[in-house]
Amino acid sequence: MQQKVHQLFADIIDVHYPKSACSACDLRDLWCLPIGLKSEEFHQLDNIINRRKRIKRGEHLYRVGDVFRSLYALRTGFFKTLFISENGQEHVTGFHMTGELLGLDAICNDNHSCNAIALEDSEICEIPFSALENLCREIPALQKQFHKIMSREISRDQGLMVLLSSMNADERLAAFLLNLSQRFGARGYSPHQFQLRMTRGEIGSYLGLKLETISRTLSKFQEDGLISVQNKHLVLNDLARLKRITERTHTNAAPGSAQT
Amino acid sequence: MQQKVHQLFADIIDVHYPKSACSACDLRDLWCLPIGLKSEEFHQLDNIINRRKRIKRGEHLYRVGDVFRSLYALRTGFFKTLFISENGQEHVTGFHMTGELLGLDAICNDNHSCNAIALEDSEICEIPFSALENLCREIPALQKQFHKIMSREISRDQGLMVLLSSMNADERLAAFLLNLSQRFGARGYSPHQFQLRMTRGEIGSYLGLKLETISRTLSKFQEDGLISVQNKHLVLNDLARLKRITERTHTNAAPGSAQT
DNA sequence: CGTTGTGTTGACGTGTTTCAAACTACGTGG
DNA sequence: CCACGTAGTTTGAAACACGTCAACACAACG
Repeated sequence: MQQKVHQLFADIIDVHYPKSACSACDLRDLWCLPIGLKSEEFHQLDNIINRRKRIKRGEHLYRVGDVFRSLYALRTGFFKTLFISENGQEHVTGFHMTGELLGLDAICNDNHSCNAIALEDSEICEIPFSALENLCREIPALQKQFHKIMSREISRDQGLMVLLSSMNADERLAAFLLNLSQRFGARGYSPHQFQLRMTRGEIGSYLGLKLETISRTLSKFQEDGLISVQNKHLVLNDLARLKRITERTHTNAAPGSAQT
Repeated sequence: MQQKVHQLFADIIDVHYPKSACSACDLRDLWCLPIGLKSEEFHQLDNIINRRKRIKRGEHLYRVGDVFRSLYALRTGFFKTLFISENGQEHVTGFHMTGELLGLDAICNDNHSCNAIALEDSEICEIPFSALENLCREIPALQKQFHKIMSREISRDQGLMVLLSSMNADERLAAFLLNLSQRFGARGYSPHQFQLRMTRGEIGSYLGLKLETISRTLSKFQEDGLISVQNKHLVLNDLARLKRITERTHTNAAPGSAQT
């Protein structure tokens, strides 16, 4: 939830990508793999990565059951990942943006257990996993970074578990909007306004709420002057007050053993 | 949710532990690290592991903010892990039993972000993480296994996210009981009856329900003849019917894009 | 310019929480 | 070993937050 993402680079988006090698990739200070590598090591990483595959809006990057061979680094664009349960219902498990790594949940199975679908035209780098493992054995900094990325995914999911098991609709949506804001901010976009790439239904599926509840809560936030919504365009007028909503006290927690 | 755990070893529990080296550890076929190592490699792993630390019931293995140096393999016993939110409320994020690895969420932070508390007298093996990373660079099978364990943790958490965002109280509790049953079964205990190590409140915190709801739902299951509860002792009379409960159709899913 | 997907809003229903009271198991110390 | 206090559990009645169903509005797209 409170990912320590560097807020330092306000210009990574609108530049042109001169080359697409990792060593030239503007994302390397984000949570992408190459963080902290020496230039020599960059080139080793470059060599294993298949660069710049394009995925159009609505297309799948992978599907449930696909053989797992590669991780995917999201270069530009926006993805959702989702499970499909026996009865055919979709459950959105995440929204993913520039610099994030997709496919980590498939390593344990040798095939993918969720679908990844582009919510806007996107570009990804394919990282063959066995080659990455080989390289991790040669480059300790890469190994360390990869472990941190996996661990961070675990932390992120656990944060969402806490949200889902203890927050009401207002709190969930406020936390969701703040999370988007913070991630856009970290990528050089404005944290105060942005386009929602997903539908109300997808937000609801992700937050464990119905789409009507999302719509109503957005309307309420707007009436309260917290935000302004028009279709998918969102303006956050008061980040501090949104934050305060997420911190409201509830009682859906385990009692006992409240040692300090 | 549907972890492919080997059901093959019905005798791992009641034997004595002659030595406690990894190579002699009865857990090595479970999801503990050494799966698939050669005997020579076992000894390398043995050398870095500090064996058989005892944690009494109610004691912490680690706390929020503790510096992260080691992972912990649970040798015998039972743990819960929990977050504490700003307002001091506890949120149980997991229950952990024999053969599982604790502390994976701390790798990304260099300190622990949750508390791990023993729910019964337990024994753990401490695995210094930097030594493990070094060894992973030397032993590909160990590296592969470690990556699978981390990925499996991600899958597990995502399964719980789906549960929390789309299931009602009956379904959550049925899924929870089946999960316990399956994990006890995989460890050579009976999948049909066992002791609950945790309180109703802790189950509720984990499942996003109040303790009263857990109590009521257990009572209802008992009236229906599905289970028998007496305090913490639980008998599952009809696993198939429990399973069917978890598969009931709901509508808390994203609409649209239902391509096959 | 209609069609389809998406969003909004209202009225109503219901599953879960809240609050409260009583009961049971458990551990400690006398 | 019993008495006591504490922690945990059960059950009921009432309140409420969110879901359900339905009607309509709007936008995007071919």
